[in-house]
Amino acid sequence: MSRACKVLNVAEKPSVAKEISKILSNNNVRYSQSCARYNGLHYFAYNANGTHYDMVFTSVLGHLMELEFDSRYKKWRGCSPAELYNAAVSKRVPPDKQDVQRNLEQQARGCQKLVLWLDCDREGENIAFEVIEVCKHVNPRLDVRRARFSALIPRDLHTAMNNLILPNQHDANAVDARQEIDLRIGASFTRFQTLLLQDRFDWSTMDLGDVEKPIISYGPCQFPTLGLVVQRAWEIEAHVSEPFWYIHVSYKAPKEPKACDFTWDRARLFDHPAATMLYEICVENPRATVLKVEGRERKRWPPFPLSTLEMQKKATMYLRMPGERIMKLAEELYQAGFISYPRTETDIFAQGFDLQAMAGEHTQDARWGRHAQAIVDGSMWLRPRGGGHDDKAHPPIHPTKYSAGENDWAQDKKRLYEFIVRSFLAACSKPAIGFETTVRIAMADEGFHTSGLMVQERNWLEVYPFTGWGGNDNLPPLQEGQQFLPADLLLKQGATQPPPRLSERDLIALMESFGIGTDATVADHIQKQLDRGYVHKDSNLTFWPSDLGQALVGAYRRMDLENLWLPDLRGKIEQNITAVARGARTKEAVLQEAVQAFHADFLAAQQKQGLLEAEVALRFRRGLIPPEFPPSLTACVVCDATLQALLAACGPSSRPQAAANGGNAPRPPPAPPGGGRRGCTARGGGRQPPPGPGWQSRRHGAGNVGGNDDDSDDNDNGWPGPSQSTQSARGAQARGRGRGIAATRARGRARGSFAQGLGASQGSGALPRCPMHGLEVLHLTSNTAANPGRCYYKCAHPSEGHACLRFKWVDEWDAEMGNSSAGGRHGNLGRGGGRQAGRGQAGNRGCGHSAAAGRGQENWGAHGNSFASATGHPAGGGGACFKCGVPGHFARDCPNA
DNA sequence: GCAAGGTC
Repeated sequence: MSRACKVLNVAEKPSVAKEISKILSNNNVRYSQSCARYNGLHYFAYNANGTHYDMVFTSVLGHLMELEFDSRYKKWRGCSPAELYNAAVSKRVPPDKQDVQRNLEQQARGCQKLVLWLDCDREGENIAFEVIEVCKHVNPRLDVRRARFSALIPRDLHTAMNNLILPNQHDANAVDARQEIDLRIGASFTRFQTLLLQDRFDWSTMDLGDVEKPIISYGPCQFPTLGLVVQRAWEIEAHVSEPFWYIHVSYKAPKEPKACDFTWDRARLFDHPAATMLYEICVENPRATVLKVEGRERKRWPPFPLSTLEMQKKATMYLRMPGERIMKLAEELYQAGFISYPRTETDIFAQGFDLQAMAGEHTQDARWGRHAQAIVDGSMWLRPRGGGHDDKAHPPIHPTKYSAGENDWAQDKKRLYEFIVRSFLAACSKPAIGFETTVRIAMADEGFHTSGLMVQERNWLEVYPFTGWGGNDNLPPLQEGQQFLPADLLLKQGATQPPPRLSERDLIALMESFGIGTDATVADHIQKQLDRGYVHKDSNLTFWPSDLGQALVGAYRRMDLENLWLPDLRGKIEQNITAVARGARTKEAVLQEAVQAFHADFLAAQQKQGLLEAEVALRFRRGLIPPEFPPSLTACVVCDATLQALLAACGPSSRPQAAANGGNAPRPPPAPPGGGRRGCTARGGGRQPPPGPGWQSRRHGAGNVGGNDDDSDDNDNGWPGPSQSTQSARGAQARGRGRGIAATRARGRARGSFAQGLGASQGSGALPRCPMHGLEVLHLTSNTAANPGRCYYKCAHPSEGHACLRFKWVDEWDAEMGNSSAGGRHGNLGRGGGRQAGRGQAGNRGCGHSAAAGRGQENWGAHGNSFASATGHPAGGGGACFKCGVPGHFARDCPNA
């Protein structure tokens, strides 16, 4: 007699191991604990294809391994974030999963065969290979097989066991690629953003809870999600309401209490004279004739069985709970055995489910028992329709045990359980039936209509109080050919509305349509937006992006790196991954292509980091408040003089730096290269023109958006990079003279400057006044190599507890000082500097959309109601500011308000 | 301290 074959079976989670064991063994299982806390062992015997198997069934907890960088790349400051695109990565079992690993190893040693019962999707296939790696490590001779099943029902499971196959390497590879892409771009951009911004701003003004220094994370699901919220907000802000007119007719039958309203067949007209004319014709001939009375039976079908996302979308709306809380409560209900597995894409019940028996568990309930009984006895029963989705691993969410509400359940938990039960019972019910009547009338050749609905059988609606059928039940009895005079005949005015603010239901639906996240993670991604302070939720439970959220999206827009946040980012990654899963492309090829592309985007973003700082600074009205002058910031904006020279030259209006700065005098700068720094005479006197390759060249760099892209040493990013030297900037300016745009720009700036503006605004050697407090500026410095384009100034106002110490962009300062030359940040993009020029022009301060403008996409459209209409992508252009009516900036940045 | 995906 041959010995039985010992088989190790592994499922993705303990509940599935238990369920499959129960079914395969015909309820003849022995259970014991293992060294893994949640992953017990189920023992039973099984016969397949004439072989006797000793089965031990255990489980893992989702992924066993995590992808991580090699240790030298783990420290945030230990390497440049850009290195993370080439850094070595490896898969390891994290500490909290090592007991799961040990359990597998112990069982694998004594078995001849390994059967993988992981969920039949890509992630499941990948987890299968993780399990194989661990088991084969201790038992290389293991015979490895995969069980493929469609549902946890006896027929499918026995078939799977008798038809074992090999695991699918393509699917597993696709997941490996996704993991690596996600890790490299997530970690690199998160470190980049966080290290750049974390210490530069006063985050106390933001609603970040107890967090003093935020983590400004980036993720290929996080940013597209943020993008959806920002897009909607910007569409709403850009909406320009348009008036329209419509004819309102109502009729009141003699003994009816309420009048019945008719809708104009033309709905509405945007042309007032035309609407008035038609209205006047009606007024002259107000007798209406009933043209047609039509009646027909209507059915309203019950909802499909609940998938995870449907549960979230509906429950967040009907119960007004965040998706994240819904998932947490559903998980608790599942673990306590009251509902089925809550993470499922399936919205159709497999044939093997005895749904009427499940309904039978609920007949005792005072609230829905009678309806459940009607399903059991067949008078209400109709097999649920399916929505066409099946993840082949889990049934739709349904109650598995009756409860009237346990004592320790919070109110929300009771409401969610009730929702799940009612949804299930509704899905198993007959459709509602009604009779709809439509009446069409004519008045002076204008058509109007109305309809009424009589609900005849409520059926599923009886057990599902979350929605009604609506309709109009006060339709008067009208006959064809009948004539009447209207109770009301009015010309009414309306106005177009912006799109609604984004609700959680809408956001989940949008994420689903763009393939952002999975059923199990969508709620987490939304929660992360809130936790990171990118998005806020208002009292109506709708989302609005924070200043930070808008700045992040705005910055990548201005960098021309829109693919980093547009909603289809995730979908594009998924597309490529799917090619790997199909076997059409290799993992290596897709990985290399993706990593290269994102690496290029990363380098571009790094080069244009000034735009990111600028967007955040502009959104934070208080500006940057550094604890002290950075040691590297040592030169005057005007003349590059050292601070010492500056202080000496500024004469009576200056104060000792140490006194004004809490005693932290900055270090003197290193000796200027080639004697490049000049004395402070120009600014000290304020009368001489500022000859300034020093400043001009910097300004050139600042105004370089969209030009000179063939200059390898010139940043094409609108801001000179930190490493840009005076020398190279000078070179750029010299080259610029020979060209159209660049030369024009250079000349334009030469007409006026930051320095001139200061001089002009004061007309003397004194420093200008602080634009915030009107007080004398004690100190002013900017445009150093380390902080290009920036300007720090102080006045005596004790607003910050000592002295007002503020940060501004040089051209922002220029504009506030009335310096007409300030075109620095936007270069040749039509940005008017100064107060006069700035008004009425596209792209004034804070317009933040120079990238689009620079590509000649300033066609905002007549009404600009949609960003999409202007530039072809949803947030690609802009509309007119709704405060001042001038296009090119958002109302919140309105310079004219 | 970072992603997203499993799951408890």
